[in-house]
Amino acid sequence: MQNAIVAAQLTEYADLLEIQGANSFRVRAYRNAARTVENLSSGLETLIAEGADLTELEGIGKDLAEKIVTLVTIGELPALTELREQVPTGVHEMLRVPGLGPKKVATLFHDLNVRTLDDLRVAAESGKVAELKGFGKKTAQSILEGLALLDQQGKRYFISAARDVAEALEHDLSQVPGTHQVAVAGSCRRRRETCGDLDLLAVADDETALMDRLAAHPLTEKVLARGETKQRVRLRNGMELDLRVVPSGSFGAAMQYFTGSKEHNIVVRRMAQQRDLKINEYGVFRDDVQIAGATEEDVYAAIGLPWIPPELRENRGEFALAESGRLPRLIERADLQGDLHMHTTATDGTASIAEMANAAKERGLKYIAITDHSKRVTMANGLDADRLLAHWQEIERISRGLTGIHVLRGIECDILEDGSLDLEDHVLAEADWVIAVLHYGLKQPRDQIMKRLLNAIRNPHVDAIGHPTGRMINHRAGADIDFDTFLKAAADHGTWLEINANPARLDLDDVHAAAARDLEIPIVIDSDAHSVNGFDVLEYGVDQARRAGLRSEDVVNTLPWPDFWERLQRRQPTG
DNA sequence: GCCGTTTTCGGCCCGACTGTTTTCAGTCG
Repeated sequence: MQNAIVAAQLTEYADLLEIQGANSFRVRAYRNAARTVENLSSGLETLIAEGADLTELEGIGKDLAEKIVTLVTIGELPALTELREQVPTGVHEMLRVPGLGPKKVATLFHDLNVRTLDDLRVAAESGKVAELKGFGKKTAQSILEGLALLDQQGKRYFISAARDVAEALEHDLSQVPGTHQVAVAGSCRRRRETCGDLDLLAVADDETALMDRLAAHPLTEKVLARGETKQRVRLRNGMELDLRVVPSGSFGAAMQYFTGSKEHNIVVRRMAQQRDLKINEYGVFRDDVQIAGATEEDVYAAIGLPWIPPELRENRGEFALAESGRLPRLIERADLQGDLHMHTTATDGTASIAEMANAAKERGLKYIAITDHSKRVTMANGLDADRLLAHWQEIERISRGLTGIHVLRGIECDILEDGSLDLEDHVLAEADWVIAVLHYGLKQPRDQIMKRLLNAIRNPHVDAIGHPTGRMINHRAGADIDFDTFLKAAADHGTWLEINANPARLDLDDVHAAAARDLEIPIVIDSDAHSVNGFDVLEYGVDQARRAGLRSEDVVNTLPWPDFWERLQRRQPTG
């Protein structure tokens, strides 16, 4: 059973306990455990098989360790099954309705016997909901609106879409007279793969003017809530955005607070407590006297820490690194010297070899690999051996006419369902660069997926595995990979691994990229560009690498040209 | 349910906004 599934079941357990009115700290314990499991770099199956003591994991004690072992070995948790019998699925689903939390859901279930979302709609329309104690007409109305929006509300948006909107609003709001600062906070600033909503912070003399401007902004659809310091709106793309106006002396504290993550901030505030300090969004306080808060650096300094990059603020080890002065200097977009995964009109790209090379050069890249599809990808007009050899000749010809950029003859070679590669070894041997990928049969059982990946890793002509899981964010799960085995094999055979920068992929993810780095596996960050503008996604790949804590030296395509080429030759078999 | 260089019991992060109240509970981030 995959860690993500175990985590989901623990979260469900917490939800159901909460609806039943269980002790909130007990509920939190299940949520914390779910989080710990989700962030493990090793598979629970492997850990348990090796006899690891799960109680050594953060937030997991004797009881939860037993429950997790039961889940992984038997495949289900009797205690969860029992809870599910007491709380119908539809009641659990009601938690997704905006404005409904565990208390109101429990009241609806117990007092009105509402068991499904349909029941809920009927009850709200009939006026029964409005009659409940603690409810009212507005609550009933907001439930109906929430039901109508459920599909969109649950949606999370690609980091690319979130950044576009957030940065546009950041710019436009900063133009409002009397506005001194506007900045993006929240998960968008932490560069999560997806964002559920957006957070903007501002320092302004006239918060009314600022909120009015946001309310009237073309990107805004509706004002959902408005107070003296905070306004929440729904944007036309369906995202919700919070704008908070804070005093300038609190700006750093507010940035720290609203950047999160929640888990990171819980630790920050606990550390503050231990120093008899209190930290909230207004500042750092000792005996109700503010001692810091204008900048984030001051806030961290108050608890004895250096400033921590937002991408690392997930309570996944950043505090230990900060305390010991070992925070990494994270990779930046400008560090990338090359891009090793892209397509041309030879298959499903929209630009020629020369156009891609020139576009890459304009974006500051010094070398690229043209990696069109292999023949299995018929939909994209994939290349067979003959067409590929001709394509490589063309690449060589064009490359000779270019200055300032080196163009490698590459191929994105499919790893077929039976585990073989889509091109023969003697063809691959002629390539400068081979990136092997799974495109088809992603739903095969783990054993077969692993057989395919290990075959590719062991092939001496395969330089890297591209978008290893094949997942598409918000669309499909990736292949079922035993990452412990996969990463060890890559390390043993000197095979590199890709972080595919396409915002729908971002594959490897941050947890696995960090695990790969720990094994000293070289990482490549690639655009997978299909057009001249396709290079622009590289920044999202860099974001993902930063969340993994990667430094420039962990990413092999940060090497300048001759060094990269030499490094690649050392990787490849001689002869 | 977890956790412990003061603890095996008694804590567990903090504040804004809304709706339904008339001092506060619930939800959200």
